[in-house]
Amino acid sequence: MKKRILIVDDEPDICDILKLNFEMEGYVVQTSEAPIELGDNLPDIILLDVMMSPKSGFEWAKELKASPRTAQIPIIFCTAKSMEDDILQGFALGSDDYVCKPFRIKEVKARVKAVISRSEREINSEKIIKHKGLVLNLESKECWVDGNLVPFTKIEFEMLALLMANPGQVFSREKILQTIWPNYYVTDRTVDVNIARIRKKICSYSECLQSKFGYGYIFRG
Amino acid sequence: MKKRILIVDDEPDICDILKLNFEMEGYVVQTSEAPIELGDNLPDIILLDVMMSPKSGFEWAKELKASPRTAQIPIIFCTAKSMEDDILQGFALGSDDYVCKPFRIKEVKARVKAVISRSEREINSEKIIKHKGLVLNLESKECWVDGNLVPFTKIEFEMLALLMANPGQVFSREKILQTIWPNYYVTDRTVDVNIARIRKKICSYSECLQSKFGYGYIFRG
DNA sequence: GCTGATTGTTACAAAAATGTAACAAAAGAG
DNA sequence: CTCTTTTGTTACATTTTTGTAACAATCAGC
Repeated sequence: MKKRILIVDDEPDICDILKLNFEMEGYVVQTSEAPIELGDNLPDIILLDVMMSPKSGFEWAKELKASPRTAQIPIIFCTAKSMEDDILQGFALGSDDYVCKPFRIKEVKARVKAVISRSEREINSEKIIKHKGLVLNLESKECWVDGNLVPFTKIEFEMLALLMANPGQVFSREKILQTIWPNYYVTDRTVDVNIARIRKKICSYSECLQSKFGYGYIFRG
Repeated sequence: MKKRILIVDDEPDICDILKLNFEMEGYVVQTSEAPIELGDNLPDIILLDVMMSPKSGFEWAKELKASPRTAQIPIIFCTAKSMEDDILQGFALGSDDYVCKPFRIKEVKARVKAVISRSEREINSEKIIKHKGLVLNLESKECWVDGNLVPFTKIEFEMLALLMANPGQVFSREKILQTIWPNYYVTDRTVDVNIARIRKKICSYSECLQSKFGYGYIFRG
């Protein structure tokens, strides 16, 4: 399967060179000269220039990491040699990496390849969320309750996945709204209704889906 | 069938730890502190330390790849973080992989498992995708349904092949579009229509080609 | 207990996704 | 070129999902 790479750099020349090179390697490449809104089809990796105005690459990266929807997208930062320390200190570099400008194309390619394959392994081993007999398969978008396949709608599935992926953490309605409905606005009561719908479907596990009075909802494993 | 794994590392402690772990996973484990002559009973996979004297892991791997008898044995290299680039640039990493020291046992296990299943699949699926009486021959681009050759058009064939190659995984329309029509744009309703055309042709297997409301399509084996 | 805020439930209308037929455009074969 | 096949698009009926209002139940603090 072709990998999607998003290249963000305010110098069009650099975008073009990288685009050319990665297309030759079989990637689907999207370039942009500034941070953009990510659509439904998220890239597999982002190659991000740090020095940009008005919004620095760092700031945008922080935003991406803040949203569960985009948090897992690996980012490779492009930075001047003099900024190297900042990167190393400022970022955990969890699934991320960086290259210093001016970079060798070969190095960039190698790092992209390495980061993608690394994150792929991590994703593969996390394609299933499970608590006792309650199993979510994120690939097939199916939910099994004690061995029975239970039909879930999209919204229901995404909400349960969000909560189960972070057990023991309270999610405010607002947080849930922003994650599941990133684009348009819906009432926060909508969350309640969908929680109720999920509870009905997960039967005995409905006790795990608790409301925290005044705070929001939480999945207790 | 138990898988045979050969672990080569000049540190006996590491050998022992890995041996213990993989035996618990049900592997037949052989360890060695240096490259050895492979007997009649070839391992299914080799876990190979790169930094060894007198013969580096790389050199030995090259020898193995040079002999038809051992060429197809997948190898996972263990290397220091600083050597990562060398691996990526020097090796195609075709069916191979690598881990950086110090490694997490969990990661090593996952990679071994992934590499083995990958190589297994490559051997098994000689360009044929098959589910019961539904057989796609990727070389001749022919589709057989319960023994009958059914004429498929190009688009239909590619779409079915994509879905059948990844059974149990949901593909969004967008994903399908980008795979089948990587260059120019077509409506996502086009996907629906072609799915319908495929369903008609695969008769009883049409139930396997399911739509996931809000997500896309999935082939259920 | 009482009170106001929060949460649960239900019903229903609105919106969105999907399947299908019909047609138009494009590509190939002869 | 003409005929045929393939492919994309549109339109519309059908199905499924989803948001919201209204009301009931519950909770926290007094």
